[in-house]
Amino acid sequence: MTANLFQTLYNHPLINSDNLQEIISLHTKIVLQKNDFLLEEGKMANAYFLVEAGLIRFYVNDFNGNEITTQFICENEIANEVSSLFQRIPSVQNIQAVTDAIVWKIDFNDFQHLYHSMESVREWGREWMSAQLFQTQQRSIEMITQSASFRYLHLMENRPQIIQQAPLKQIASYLGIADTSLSRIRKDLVSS
Amino acid sequence: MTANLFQTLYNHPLINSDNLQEIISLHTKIVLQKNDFLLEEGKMANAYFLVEAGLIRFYVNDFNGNEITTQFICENEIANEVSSLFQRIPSVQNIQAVTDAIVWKIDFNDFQHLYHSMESVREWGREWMSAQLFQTQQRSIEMITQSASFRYLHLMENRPQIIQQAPLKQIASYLGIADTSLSRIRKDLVSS
DNA sequence: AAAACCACTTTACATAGGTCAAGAAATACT
DNA sequence: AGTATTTCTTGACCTATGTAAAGTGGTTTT
Repeated sequence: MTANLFQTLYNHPLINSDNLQEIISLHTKIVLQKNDFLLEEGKMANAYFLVEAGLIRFYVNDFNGNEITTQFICENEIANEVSSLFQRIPSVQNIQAVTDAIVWKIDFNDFQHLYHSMESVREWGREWMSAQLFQTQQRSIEMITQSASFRYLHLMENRPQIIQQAPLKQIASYLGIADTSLSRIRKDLVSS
Repeated sequence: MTANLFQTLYNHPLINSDNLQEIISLHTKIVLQKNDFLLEEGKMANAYFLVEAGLIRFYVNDFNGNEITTQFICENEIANEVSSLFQRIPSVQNIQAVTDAIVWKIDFNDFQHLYHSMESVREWGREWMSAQLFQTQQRSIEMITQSASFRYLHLMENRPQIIQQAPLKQIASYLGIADTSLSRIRKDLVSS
């Protein structure tokens, strides 16, 4: 249930239960329907979101007008368009609900207060961003060194929620391949 | 010259000249020879580095034992293995001088002091990390949507220092292609 | 229940880029 | 200077993945 969401996501040695209560009190619940937007490109992010239920994605439009899904945010993860939120500039990304979803929002100003008043939140925040950067880099490396089918299998093992809930087209662009190729990969997996 | 390096890299509306002096005082100069390491995989990062002169690269070893250059750090940029430094865990990346170089180092503990005592440094640091994340994501998108030769030309326009100073093999792995392919791309560019 | 639409699959064909192996050119080593 | 080593180029061939277009099945709209 919900308390567990906060405990999981704000888990850090320096964050004690008083800290946590104060943090939690600044979040508000949002219920989303499939395809609802949390952020649209061109607008500045003014909050980030903890995902309690459902699946969220980030995507950009490339020059050809194709949507490229750049991130999936599963349950018990954080949806934060860091670049727009912390540099105070318009976002190039869209954040959209892939399924019906429940998220908890915290506004920039409220987070700003926590960040500058609580050492524990600063440490937590910096670690979270470091981990994001690490993951993004690992994904790049995987794109360079591994085949599309390996990447698909890897995603299937590590983040099955995505495979189950996202449409093929979104998964394909996330893996960096054409949707027809992903369809082929799936067929080959069945027959082997 | 050197003062300019700090002004450029610690440029932020909240950082005033007193702040800057304090920041600068915690850096020490390091002279590197080609191929010297600033960080080796398996070890924990304990500092980050401002690059005054020369070219630095980050690389990882993939499963086949191939080196993959994941980042180039040019003059007036910062070399920081964020994930290891801020999560206090061993690095999977190596940081190495591609050419002879001059860098300025700041130790984790000293930065930690600045970060928790000066709001301006916190804001600066968070923005710098946001920008890093943005760049990393943009590079991923480029890898998916653009051809190898486009990526090469793009690098040539935006970061010519890399093309001039790094060996072909490192550039190729950074672009996500085989070195023979990059050689071919170069040939085709000459003849067109 | 038609019609329209959407998500996915399948086939045929095209091509960017990979692999391997052989040379050439440059650099470093003794 | 001469040898060894690394770096880069080139050619022949191969394969993973892209593109385009048609087909299938399911879902929504009217």
